[in-house]
Amino acid sequence: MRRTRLFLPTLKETPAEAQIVSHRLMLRAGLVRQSAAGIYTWLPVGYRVLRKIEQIVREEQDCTGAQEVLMPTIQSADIWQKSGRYDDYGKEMLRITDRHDREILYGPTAEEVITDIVANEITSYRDLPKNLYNIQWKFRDEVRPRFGVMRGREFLMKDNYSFDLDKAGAVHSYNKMFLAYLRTYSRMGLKAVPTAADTGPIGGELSHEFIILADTGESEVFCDRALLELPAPGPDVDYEADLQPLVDTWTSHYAATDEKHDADACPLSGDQLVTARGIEVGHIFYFGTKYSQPLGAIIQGPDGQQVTLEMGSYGIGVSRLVGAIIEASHDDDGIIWPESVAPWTVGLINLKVGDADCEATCERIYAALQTAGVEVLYDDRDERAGGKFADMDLVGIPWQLTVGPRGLKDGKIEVKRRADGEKSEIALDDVEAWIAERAAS
RNA sequence: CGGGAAGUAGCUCAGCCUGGUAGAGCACUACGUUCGGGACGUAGGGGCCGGAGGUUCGAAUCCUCUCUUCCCGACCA
Repeated sequence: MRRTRLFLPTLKETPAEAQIVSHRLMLRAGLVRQSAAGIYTWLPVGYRVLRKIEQIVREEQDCTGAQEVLMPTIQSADIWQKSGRYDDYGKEMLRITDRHDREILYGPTAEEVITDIVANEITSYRDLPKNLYNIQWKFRDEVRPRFGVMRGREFLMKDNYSFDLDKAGAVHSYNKMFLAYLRTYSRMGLKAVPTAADTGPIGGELSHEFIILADTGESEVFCDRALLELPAPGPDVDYEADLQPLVDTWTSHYAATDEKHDADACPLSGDQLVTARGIEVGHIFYFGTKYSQPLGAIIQGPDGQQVTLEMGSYGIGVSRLVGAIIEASHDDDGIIWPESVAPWTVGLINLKVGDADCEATCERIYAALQTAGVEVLYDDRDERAGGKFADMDLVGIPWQLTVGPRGLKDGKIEVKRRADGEKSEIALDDVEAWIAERAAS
């Protein structure tokens, strides 16, 4: 992408409404603009990042055998009346009336919708287990939206729902998600801590929150140092095998948020206990027949008996992750994207637009990057050097290639790694090799 | 939903107390000088001072109502 053609409105000053760092940077780096309280428009750069995060979530879901569906944003009140949540949910649910005066709502979650589908379509144990997921916009009419996209009213969420014949099957489904979540966050460069959680209004017996560590996080986490050193499961996880031992290696370590942490009961001491700030980016539940019962998700088992399905539901705040990753990864100059979610991998800076040598070199490198499949943002604007460097840092492109007359004189360009600011020079003859290295990683 | 604050140019803000008809910096346009980490000069463009009502000869400024946004708390992916 050429910068001269890109819609990327960056700001030198911080808009007054933004208080926390991710919100400020998302506005300054031109990722989003607020449309109303807690409601945002995603501009091209922000939307690229959002889709990359979404894609990682999708890939890791697919690996477990979960299948993607797309459920509606607008739901009928009927099914919520059946589950009993229409009255329970309160004012956070955005309720709407259509032209026929029928009650509808903008979905805050989708247990009712999916359970209704499954209740209608699955009638035999032979069709189980099933795990269906959905990446869709949700709406919760928060009293006080804040922290930009981290606590918006409209948010993009991956939610899925497992359906099993018995509790053992449901626990296996739960364990699959437990491990898939660890992989998902790890691929985004995040350290996620699974903590035993209250089940809240959704209800259930078994539940974990996934908290990523960021100094500016909203809640406090207490956990075993060993938990932070456990490596996330690799890509070779066999989701059909017995997952309990692997899950146990994680859940056997102490981890609690400030609400649940009890200093007296905590088994850890001294250096073993880590106290950190964190942001909740996922939540998984097992809740048995809470929805299958009232919505009639009942099938026939192998022995001919009627069985009420065992369910679990699993959420990841996809749009929240954009903010959360920035909270976890930034400096005074701007965002530092992990490569896996960066809007572009390489930023190419032409320091002297109009100079034949600089232009030809940039065009050559730009074309080579594209041919190699390395995503590149080419800053071809006729701006001062400082402004271009500052923008690249602000937007957080992982690698910056700087082409200027001073370097070209010696047949060199400069490479800067955003994460640590480390700069090095590479000879023009070695650029192709450097690109190949990026393409491979 | 309780408590607090703020709405003036695209952004950050001054002006309001003490009413007299709109300002600065950044951004934008043109020209010139500059040009390896957010330059400088000159000349420009841009505002129904959130909205409605009131007081007054006259309201960004005073009064009332309203809408919006932000912060603290309670609540939450």
